Amino acid sequence: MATSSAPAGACDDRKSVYLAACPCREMLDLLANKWSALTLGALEDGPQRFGALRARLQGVSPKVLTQTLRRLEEHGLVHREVFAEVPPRVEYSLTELGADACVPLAHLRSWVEQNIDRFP
Amino acid sequence: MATSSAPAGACDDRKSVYLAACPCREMLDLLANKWSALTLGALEDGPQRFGALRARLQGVSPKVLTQTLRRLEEHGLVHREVFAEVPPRVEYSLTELGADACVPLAHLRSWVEQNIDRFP
DNA sequence: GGTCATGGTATCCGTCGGGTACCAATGGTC
DNA sequence: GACCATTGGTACCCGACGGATACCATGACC
Repeated sequence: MATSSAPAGACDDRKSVYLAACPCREMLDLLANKWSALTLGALEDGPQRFGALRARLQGVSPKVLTQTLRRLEEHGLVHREVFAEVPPRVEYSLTELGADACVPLAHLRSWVEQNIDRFP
Repeated sequence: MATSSAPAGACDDRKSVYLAACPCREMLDLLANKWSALTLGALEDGPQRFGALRARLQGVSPKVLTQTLRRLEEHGLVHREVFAEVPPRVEYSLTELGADACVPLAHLRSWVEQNIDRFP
């Protein structure tokens, strides 16, 4: 629907992260982010609780982790499930879209780890 | 590999983006960044001048572009060449390392552009 | 009653992104 | 000679954001 009504030649028929007004720019900003890349990667192993994520993403503060997870949830990359227990239990998992997004992010992470010695 | 003492199966904990103290974390922070990803991608077409980059990366301010380029240069991803002319001419180009880093970043950018319609 | 665990939130602060204005240097123009 | 245009920035200012710490609510457990 969004694509069919766009006339040929219009600015939005060619999605590009290089266009400031394109939604792609916002998505790139979300994914091209340290904590997002790490969070999505951590969730590749399966659903995880807040505390477990916090332990895996060394150095992340609870506030920032919450913000990151909420932002990913808001954009449909992560699913948040709250269990009515005490102490509270919250599980985060990848959506289908999130799992797909993990592919390029995993490439980026592994490229960094494999080429870190080349950096000055 | 530089750290060849790690036995198979044993994770080389010294090279992981999930360790706060690992230099990988810093590199991920540099690459997993909106403007870095866009700048490196723009330079894939060949050396470009400051003004041309500024035009391609719609919405970037000169200060932020300068900061991004300087940071990329500092980490050996971008080469900066100043020509003693008036008006001044400065050309930015990818180093070999920068060109390699473009591969996973290009995947990320194209994934975003191809999947933008799936986002809520 | 006191303590612990969990998943956050409230608050504060420093840093940083980001925008705008402006500059240096010189060749060209009038 | 005076003035302007061009290019690649820098100076300055501001708001937003990242991030650390403190704290909370709740019930099980000692």
